[in-house]
Amino acid sequence: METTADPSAARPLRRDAERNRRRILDAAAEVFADHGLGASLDEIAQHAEVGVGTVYRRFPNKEALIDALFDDQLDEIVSIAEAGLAIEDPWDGLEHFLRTALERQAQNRGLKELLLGARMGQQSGCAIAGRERIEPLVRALVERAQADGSLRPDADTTDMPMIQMMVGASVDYTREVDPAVWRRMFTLVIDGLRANPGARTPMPSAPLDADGLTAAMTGWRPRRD
Amino acid sequence: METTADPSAARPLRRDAERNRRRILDAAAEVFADHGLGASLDEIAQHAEVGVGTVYRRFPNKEALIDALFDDQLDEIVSIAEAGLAIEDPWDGLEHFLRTALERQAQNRGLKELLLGARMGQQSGCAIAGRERIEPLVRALVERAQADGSLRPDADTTDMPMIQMMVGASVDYTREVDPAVWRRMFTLVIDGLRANPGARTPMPSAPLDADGLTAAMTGWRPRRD
DNA sequence: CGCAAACGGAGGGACATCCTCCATATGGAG
DNA sequence: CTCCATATGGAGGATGTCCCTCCGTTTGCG
Repeated sequence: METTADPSAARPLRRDAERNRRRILDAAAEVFADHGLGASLDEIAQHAEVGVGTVYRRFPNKEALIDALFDDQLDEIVSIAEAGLAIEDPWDGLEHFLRTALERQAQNRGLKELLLGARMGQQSGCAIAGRERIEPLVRALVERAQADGSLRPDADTTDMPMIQMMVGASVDYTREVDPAVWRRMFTLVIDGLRANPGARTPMPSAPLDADGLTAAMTGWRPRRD
Repeated sequence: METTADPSAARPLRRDAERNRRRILDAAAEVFADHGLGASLDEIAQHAEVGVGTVYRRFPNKEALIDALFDDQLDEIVSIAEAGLAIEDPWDGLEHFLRTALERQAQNRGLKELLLGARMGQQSGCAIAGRERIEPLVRALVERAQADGSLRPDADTTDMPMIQMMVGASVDYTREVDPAVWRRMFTLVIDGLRANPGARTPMPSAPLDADGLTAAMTGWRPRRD
């Protein structure tokens, strides 16, 4: 046993192998973002212009690929919460978090599923850790905004993930038809969250027309449990 | 050809056959309500204590069973909208419709899926018809409440089904953990819908605790498309 | 009693998904 | 330039789900 045991520098990958590793990671990021964690590895391999076998040479299984991929994306959500706390006005901080996190989830279905609980058989370990880091930050955002009197006092920290999941559902419902209408739903929720609702937030996007609604409906599949 | 062509009285079913037909319909109603339209016919047959073959003798396929079952349930939603229009106060009428329809959908996953667009391969014909009957009623509810000044003027008829679908998602998210918390989300949305939000609706249900939230998350599966 | 009607449930057929296997191709050390 | 450890692709095995059919057996009822 002469080889160093350092796992991080076990041995440099052959050039083509390294190139393919990147392609796989890039493709996986894109496919998971577009189609959610349910996307098949065959789909990812195809998107990466690589055989499935190559994917499995590099990542022992689907979950390992997901973990490798989403570690930093979860960090990003943490940063959003921290940025919210850095905003002086407590209400603006909370709204910033909710809106920006939702924006991320609108762009990235995989992230949403990881964050809100989709478990790939087992929970992906990094998702649990991520949620544990986020929770206290959200609690702080909520308490601060309530102390300030801007957030209705009967709202609760646990309502925030539910809001994310709920508005997130409207994102998925309309993504193919009009990727912006979900902001209307978000506006309703935000305005419903204010303690002192002097101002209605103006609707940020045109409503769906009747055809658009029909299209959203026909493209929708409810979850199977 | 002596038999009458009247399809409704073609020939009385044998007693056992008639009994089983009812059992199937009852079982299907219950299973679809609990598990959504994705429930398998095997599951329904088992629930009805009947062989799958018996189900197929009575209904040519799954869609026929669904149509036979949900025709009147869609009527019920129409009635809810009509009842809303019968209420003097336009705002109360709209809120009545939204809340009561959601209540129905919380009790009946199958109904929700049919109403909001789950298509079984093809659209179930009766669902389309149902939606067409409901749409003008909802439009009337919305316009009336806007004319009255109680509903925010930038809300649109097409937002209403989206609200149904969105809050409906929170119903599904938490159904196993606490079948009442979705009302909190509904409260937020309703309050966000008011034009003149003098009063916040009090939260009608306790928030989820941390464990409950985790349970909701782990029990959740996002849709596969 | 006898037969048309009804029954049950195994299993065919169609998919979808994860992952393995191995014949072939290739980077790069010597 | 050679040679082989490393890497590759993608067919296909294993598993699982679900719709629906088929047919040997049972049963209501004239």
